Amino acid sequence: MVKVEFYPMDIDYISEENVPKIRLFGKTIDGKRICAIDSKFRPYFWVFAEKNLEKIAKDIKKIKNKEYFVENVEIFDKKFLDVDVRAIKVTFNDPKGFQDIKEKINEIRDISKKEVDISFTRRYLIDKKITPLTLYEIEGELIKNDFDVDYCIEIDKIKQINDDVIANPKILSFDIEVYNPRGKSVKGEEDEIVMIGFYGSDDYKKVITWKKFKTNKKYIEFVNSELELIEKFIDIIKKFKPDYLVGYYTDGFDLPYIKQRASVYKIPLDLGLDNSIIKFSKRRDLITSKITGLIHLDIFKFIRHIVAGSLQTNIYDLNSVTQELLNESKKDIEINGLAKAWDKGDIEEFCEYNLHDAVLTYRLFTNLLPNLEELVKLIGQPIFDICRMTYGQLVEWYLIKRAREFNEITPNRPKYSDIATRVLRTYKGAFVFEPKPGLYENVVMLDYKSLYPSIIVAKNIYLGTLTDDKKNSYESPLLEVDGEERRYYFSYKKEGFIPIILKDLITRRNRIRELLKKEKNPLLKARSYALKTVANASYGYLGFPGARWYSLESAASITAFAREYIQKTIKLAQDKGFEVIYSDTDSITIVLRNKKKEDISRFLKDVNKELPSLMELELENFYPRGIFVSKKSSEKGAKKKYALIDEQGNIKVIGFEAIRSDWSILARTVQRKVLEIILKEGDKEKALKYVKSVIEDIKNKKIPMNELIIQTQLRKSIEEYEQRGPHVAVAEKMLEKDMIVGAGSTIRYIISEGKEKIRDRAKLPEECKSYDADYYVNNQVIPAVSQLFEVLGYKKEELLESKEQSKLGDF
DNA sequence: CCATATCGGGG
DNA sequence: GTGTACGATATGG
Repeated sequence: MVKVEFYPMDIDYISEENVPKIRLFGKTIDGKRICAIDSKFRPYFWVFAEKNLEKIAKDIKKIKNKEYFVENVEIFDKKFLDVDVRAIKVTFNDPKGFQDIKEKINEIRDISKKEVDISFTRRYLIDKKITPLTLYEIEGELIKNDFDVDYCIEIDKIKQINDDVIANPKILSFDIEVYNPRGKSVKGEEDEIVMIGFYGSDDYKKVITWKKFKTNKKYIEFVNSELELIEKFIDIIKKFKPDYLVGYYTDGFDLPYIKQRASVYKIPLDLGLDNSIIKFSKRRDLITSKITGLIHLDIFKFIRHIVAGSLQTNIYDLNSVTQELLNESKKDIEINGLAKAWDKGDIEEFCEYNLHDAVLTYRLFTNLLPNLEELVKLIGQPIFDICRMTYGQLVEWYLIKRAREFNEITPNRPKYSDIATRVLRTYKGAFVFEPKPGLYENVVMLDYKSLYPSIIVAKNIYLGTLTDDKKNSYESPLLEVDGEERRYYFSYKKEGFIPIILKDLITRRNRIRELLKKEKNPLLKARSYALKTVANASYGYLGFPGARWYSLESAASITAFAREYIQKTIKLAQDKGFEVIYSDTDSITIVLRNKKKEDISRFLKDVNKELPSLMELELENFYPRGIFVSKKSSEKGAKKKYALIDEQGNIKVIGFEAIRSDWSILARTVQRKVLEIILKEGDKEKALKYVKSVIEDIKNKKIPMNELIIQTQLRKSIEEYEQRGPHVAVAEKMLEKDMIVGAGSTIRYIISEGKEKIRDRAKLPEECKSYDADYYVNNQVIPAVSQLFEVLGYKKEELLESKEQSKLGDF
């Protein structure tokens, strides 16, 4: 019998002779790798029945199909959506046999199954109250194994010591570069991996490549072939023994690519600590790459799903994200030139680029790790999963974990058909006070702190508290569901499961925020972040058709209460003489005019006196200047669209949608420049002059061709296209010229002059001598800035007037 | 107007 | 994975 303290980091299970074995991979406090095996946990689910519970339990007990059988049945008093129920707990021998057990169970009539869609490993963590990454003590027997771990223990007892996470995890980030003669569309069947860069803890640096050249860079290491490169890749990871192997979009690109190239040489990517090969799972076109026991984290997923909401950028490539989060950029090098440089053997710069990407990824990861760790501790699922979850999944798994503490049975995931009907149901959303479009000075933004969650708590909103009893309940304002006016009632006799949980999240966060005011503690900051993330996503979750705890009634009531509160607040502000220019959901924007900042403080106090429970209105920020744009009324759910500059000169742009990569550089530059001129200098005329000068340049053909290139990717082979867009037409021309194009190729084109359809005027950049000035003015530049200028009081036509007509003089 | 196609991240 | 879940936007017809 041995005792070990360790941090469980990853979990999976295997079935050996129909006995499931949970495997916790982790690290001991003295840095040894360990695999702890628990063979005592069994899969189970719940069965509900209206009547004859005992009889049904007996029938279930007899179930056996192939080598799978029910081990035990037991009747428990449980709750389902806050209602007391009696339910049969059905325990069976092997999770692999679930389908076979289900087949037999389905023969019994008038029953329903619950918690059938909770994976075995996740259930283990929840039931055993095991929080990954925190310190546990296990007692058990050492067992023999051929795993890549220091020891393997069969668990007898396991208990938590504390909730500290592993102090200095070993991190290794990596990035590959691929031979790219056709640009972005690299083909795994033929295009070799030319280099792999690593950056890790203790300033570990390495770039491996198989083209030799003279260099004094010590981190560059040469091998003889791509085959050796891949072998070296495996070798480095095995020797480094990282706790976290991290990358940027490595789920979707690097690892699947390495796998494909490895299969050419028939090398197994046996990186798993149990010597298993890397596994890929695909959901639609979203890939996940998992290595048993070795935690691979694709930081892009976390950024795209969770961090994105708090970022200014709408583009989530490594460069944009590191610029915003780290204030650092990728190395400025034309990656399209890699193939040529490789052929010449002149690739040192690309090695630097490659390493730098790994460095950036490493830094991004270390920045975000505290947030990930706190989410793991809050939700209780492995960091591998947390890193890839969407908002909805974070909320859901937090609820599932808490449900067990409340003796609540978790509702089933909706079936596809349920989702389809839910999608059709509608309710009214947030109140939007359409901004009076314009450029304003001295703007103040106020907002309700966690408005929706605080309403859920204040009004006890939840599927389980929803009632017909109008007496002992909170009454929603008049609201509209499926086009029909009505009210909903939520009992206040007993606090509901979700309101309790949100109250807990909010009060915990408020306490932490108080502490943070006194002391800047990064750990507390991350904790506050985790609490906020889950709390703020809860309303959206209730209205999300795929949610287990979906409740349209709740979602509709929450927005109705919110509309009422915000409208009252606006009214009050106006009564006190403030000029409200804009309001959306939980915020109010005021122009100070002759009022002072102190008047705002007094107003906040007045409002907060009257608010129930945890609800609170607070100051968001002061802004010296701001521009507000209204979306066209035809667009549903008017969205935020404004830009502000704060007292420190930071520009905050909200809602100017992603200018996608299929826009020209020209359009992107013009929009950015115009916003800058307006906010920093407040000079409409100058902005107008700028755009006119650009339009003039376009008409005089002064714009360099590279700024006009539009890029679109071919998603399937050319023959498959029914609708021939401009890029398809260009691809056909490329084929005629024996150029290599196919699914995945990026087609670059410029729209040339002429009277034909746009697609017939799309030309290859190198063949295009003269571009269609009107197209670029009307389809690129004008759409990028027209709304901004409308706001400033100019019509689209005025942008198009020539300099002479508008008498603006020279620019 | 509806229907269909594409993008994202990666090189 | 005890499978079965993207969401927003542009172009063609």
